[in-house]
Amino acid sequence: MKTRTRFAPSPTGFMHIGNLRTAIFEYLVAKHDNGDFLLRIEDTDQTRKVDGAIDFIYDTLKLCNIEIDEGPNNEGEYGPYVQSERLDIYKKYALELVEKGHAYYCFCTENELEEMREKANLRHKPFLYDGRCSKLSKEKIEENLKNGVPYVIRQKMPKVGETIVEDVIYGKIKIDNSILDDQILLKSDGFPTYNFANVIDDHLMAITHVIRGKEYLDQSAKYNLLYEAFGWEKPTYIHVPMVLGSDGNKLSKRNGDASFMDLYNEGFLPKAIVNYLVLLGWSPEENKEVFTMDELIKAFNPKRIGKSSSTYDIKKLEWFNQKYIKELNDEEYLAFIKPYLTYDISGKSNEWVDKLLLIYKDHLSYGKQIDEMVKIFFEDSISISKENEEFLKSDENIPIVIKTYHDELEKLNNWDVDAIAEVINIVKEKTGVKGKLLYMPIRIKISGVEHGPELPDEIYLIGREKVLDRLK
RNA sequence: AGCCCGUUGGUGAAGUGGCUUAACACACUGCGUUCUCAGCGCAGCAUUUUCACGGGUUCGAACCCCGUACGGGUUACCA
Repeated sequence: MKTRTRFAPSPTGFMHIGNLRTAIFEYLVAKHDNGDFLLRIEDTDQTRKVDGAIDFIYDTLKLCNIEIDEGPNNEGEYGPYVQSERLDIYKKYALELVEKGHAYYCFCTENELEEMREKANLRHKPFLYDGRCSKLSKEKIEENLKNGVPYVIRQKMPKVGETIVEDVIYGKIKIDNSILDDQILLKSDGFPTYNFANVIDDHLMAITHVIRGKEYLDQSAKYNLLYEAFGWEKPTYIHVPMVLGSDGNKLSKRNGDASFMDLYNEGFLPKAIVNYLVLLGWSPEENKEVFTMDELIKAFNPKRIGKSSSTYDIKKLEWFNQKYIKELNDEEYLAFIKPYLTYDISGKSNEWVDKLLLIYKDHLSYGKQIDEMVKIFFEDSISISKENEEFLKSDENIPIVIKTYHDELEKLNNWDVDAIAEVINIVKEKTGVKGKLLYMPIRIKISGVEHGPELPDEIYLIGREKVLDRLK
């Protein structure tokens, strides 16, 4: 049987880092076996629907180099791939279950349910629907249906025994049937619940490996019962541990850096994000951590996914990102970084801008950092801190160094980095000053601060006129 | 409250009974890089035999068993 996995997000317009990691795992499992990876949109909760969300998901996955074999925008033979377009299918199967005695109509109102819930609460017991509607007579059901009384369809759970969920990562999980709620399969608005639609679609779409967050592990008992009721073969379950925020809590949408798009907009390369995420909860056999997508496909073995949740650490992501930025060639790098430069460059030559940006290629953790780094090249006036002023007065050689450098630089005909560097050497010879006392005074005089790129580069970029002026 | 799962340094983790005096990477710290540096190089970093804690099994345990604690998940006409 051909391996088929699916990514089944709700169309909310956000892609959580945890969701994306699950998608990556799903993709890798499929591609490792030369299988299919599909996208299915779970929009059974109409209140959460967001326009354009499907395209957003396509865009995100495309950026990550994850190809969708079948989905709403490229349908295969198992469509439709949007759950709200499959309502009649769910209804048909729900009724089949009713017929078989594994499900029943329930006419209970919100108020009735609320009452039951409160009672359960008082006794500190989890709420379980008491199944009263399963005892309704055929006639009563007919009558209610005829009168248009709103209904849901509930799954009839066994009251005794246990159901076993077999998971690739967590092994065999035993769930006592007595704690299983007669969960709703079909809502009164005619939409299926996630729990139902999922099972139906996974089966109908010939999904072989169901990969999802660990929060669904317990629930899989209910799904198994559904598969059994239909007489369908169960998929292979791979429940993956959760990703927590750096505070140890569940990632939330509020936390900006937990969303893929936010990271992307900050200037993180999708390759770096994918590489980082895949190592969150999974480790390869060989001792290696930088992977291309092709290498991941080859190396990925879901059995090596861990059981415990992991904490998202942006520092390591930054390290990966820096590594990937360095690997870009100059052209790619410039195309990547230019949008993050917000200073006005209209008066500057392309060559100047490129040179400036290139200096920082090996130093950036993410794109947005560029502005802060190039600040000194865009500010007209410089201010020298008190400490630095004092430093300039701390040695009698310093004024001589500055004066000599100024005069030598003035004599220079060609303004290029090598020549500027050579001038520093001349000053060293003439004054006999070297090291910190040579470089630092010049650096502070021309930029105001003690940090920056290599001095010749810095001098070159600031420009002849300004440098000479500041050295006076 | 019931049920399920987890617990190896600040983080990702390797390790599944002797090869572990617990890899590797990030972070951090120090040193070097004839100036700075978020870059590069090197070193240090679980040290009350230590893998949450306490017992047990075993000649031998991070690895097996039991209990405790802590963390997370779940118990919706949300997914």
